[in-house]
Amino acid sequence: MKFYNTLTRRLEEFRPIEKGKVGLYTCGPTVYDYPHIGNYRSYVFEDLVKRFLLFAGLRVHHVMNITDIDDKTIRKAGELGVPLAEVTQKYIDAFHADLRTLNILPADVYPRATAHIPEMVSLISSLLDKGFAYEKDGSVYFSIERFPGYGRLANIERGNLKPAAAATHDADEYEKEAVQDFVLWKGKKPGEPYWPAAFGEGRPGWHIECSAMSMKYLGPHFDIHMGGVDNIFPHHENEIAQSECANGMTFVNYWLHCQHLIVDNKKMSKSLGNFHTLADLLQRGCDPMAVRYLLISAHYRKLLNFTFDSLEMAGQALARIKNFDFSLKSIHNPGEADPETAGLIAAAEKAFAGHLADDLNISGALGALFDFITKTNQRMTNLKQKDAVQVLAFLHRLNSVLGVLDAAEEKPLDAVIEEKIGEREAARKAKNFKKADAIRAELKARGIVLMDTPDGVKWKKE
RNA sequence: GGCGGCGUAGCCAAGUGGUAAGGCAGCGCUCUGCAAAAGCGUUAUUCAUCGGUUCAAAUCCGGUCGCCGCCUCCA
Repeated sequence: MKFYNTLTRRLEEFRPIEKGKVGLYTCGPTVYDYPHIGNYRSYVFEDLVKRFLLFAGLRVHHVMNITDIDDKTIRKAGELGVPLAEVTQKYIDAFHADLRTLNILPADVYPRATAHIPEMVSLISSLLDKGFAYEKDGSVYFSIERFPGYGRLANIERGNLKPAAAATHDADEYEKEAVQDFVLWKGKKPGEPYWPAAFGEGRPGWHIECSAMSMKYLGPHFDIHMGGVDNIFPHHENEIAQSECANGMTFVNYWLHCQHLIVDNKKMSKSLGNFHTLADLLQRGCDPMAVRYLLISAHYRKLLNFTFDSLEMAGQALARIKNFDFSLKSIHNPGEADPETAGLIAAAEKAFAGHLADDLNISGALGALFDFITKTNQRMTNLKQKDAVQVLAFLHRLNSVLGVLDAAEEKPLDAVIEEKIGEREAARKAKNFKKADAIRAELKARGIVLMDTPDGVKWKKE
C-alpha cells in the first residue's frame, strides 16, 4: 500500500519498521472546549487509515495524546474558577463520547500531558545537555539554527517568513534568542500550575509533550504520525526537531496530514465561528453514521465543503448500503450457493482494497462497493440463503474499514409494534387499505418503516 | 513576499497520456392495493479558460481567470 508522505512530498510504498506491526501516533485534542466536526474530520480519517491497516492484517499500536495543560486550558479554568483537572476531565469525557458516537476505534493509549511531566523534563534536560536548547529567564527554548533539518517537513526556508509576520511575530512574554525559536518549558508564572525541574519550576510547552509521549509508548523511531494539515507547521516540524536532536535518529517514517473541512469556502474554525459540534448536529436529528460517511467520503488531501445538503446526500448513499444489508438478511431460500457469488465478492474485494491501498482512494473504494451492490441487487431474487451469508460476511468485512453500519440498530421490535404489524396485515387481507395505511403511518411516526414484499411484511428503523 | 493546493454533469466526487467510475437528485418504465425497496432506461462529444507538445490530453508544458490554505494558537 502507498501513502502520500508529507515529509518527502510523494507517494511511498508503506513498509513497517517491524514486519506485521505498525506504531501509530495521532495528535489528539486540547481539552478546553468541545471539538467541532472539522476536528473530527481528522480523527475519522485517522480511524479509516487505522482500520485499513488492521484490514490488511497488520497489528497496530495506536497512541493518541490528550493535551490537558496549555494556555487555553489554564485560561478556561481561570474563567470558570474551577480546578484545571475538573475542566479537562469534562472535555475528555465528552471527547470519548463523541468518538464512540462516530464509531472511531479507541486508541491503545491516551496519554495525558500532565501525567508525563517527568518524561518531558528528562527530554528537555537531554536537549540542554546536547546543546540544542538554552535557558533564558527561567524558560527553556529550542534553538532551531542548531538543527539543520529544520523546515524540511513544512518545506519552509528560514528567512522566507512573511515580512509582516516576522516583524510582529509573537513578541510574547518570553524572551528568546531568535524569533523563531520555540519554547520547551515555560517558567513558572503566578497563578499557573507548575512542576519542578532541574532548570527551574514551570510547565511544558505544547510541542514537547508529543515528543516525550510518543517516545515513551512507541520508541524513538516509529512508523506513522498523523494529524490535520495545520499541525504541519509548527507543531510537527518542532516534534521532529526535538525528537531527532534528542535521539540522534529518524523520528517518524510516514507523515500523513488531513485537509480541512470548510464551510462557505472558509476553514471551519472556532475563531471564525462557522463551526458545528457533533452535539449540534445530533440535536438537529442528523444521523451520526451519515456524519461519519460524509467525513470519510472525500479524499483526505482535498478540502471538503460541509453543507446540510451534502450531509443529506451522505445519508441517502448510506441508506443504499443499509437497504442492501437489509435485503440480504431477509433471504431464507434453501439450496446451494451460486458459484458466481464468490467470484463477484473476490473481484469487489480486490477493487475495494486496491483503491484504499492507493493512498486511501475512498471514492474508488466506495465505487467498487456500489458496483458490487448493484450487481448483487440484480441477482437478489435468485439468491439462496447460502449466497446471502457469504455476501453479508463480505459486506461486514468492508464495513470493518468504513465503520458506517451501526450494529446497534439491529434491536428486536417490541411486542406492541409486532402486534400493530399483525393488525395491519389482517386489514390488508380484508382489503381494508385505509386502516392498513393508517397503521403504517402511525408506525412511521414512531420511526418504523414497513415494506410489503413478496416474502411478507418487513420493517426497518428509519 | 515565500511555500502549497483546488476549479470534472443540477449537487457531491473518482480518473494523471488512449478516448469521462460511483453516489445523490430528476425524468420514463417494471414490480406493487398504494407505498417502500429493487431493477431497467435516461441525464457531460466534455473536464475554469487560452495556447503548445503528441497519432492521441481532463490527464504533460506555458499563460490567464477564479477560489482556498500555511508561513502566528489551530484537526
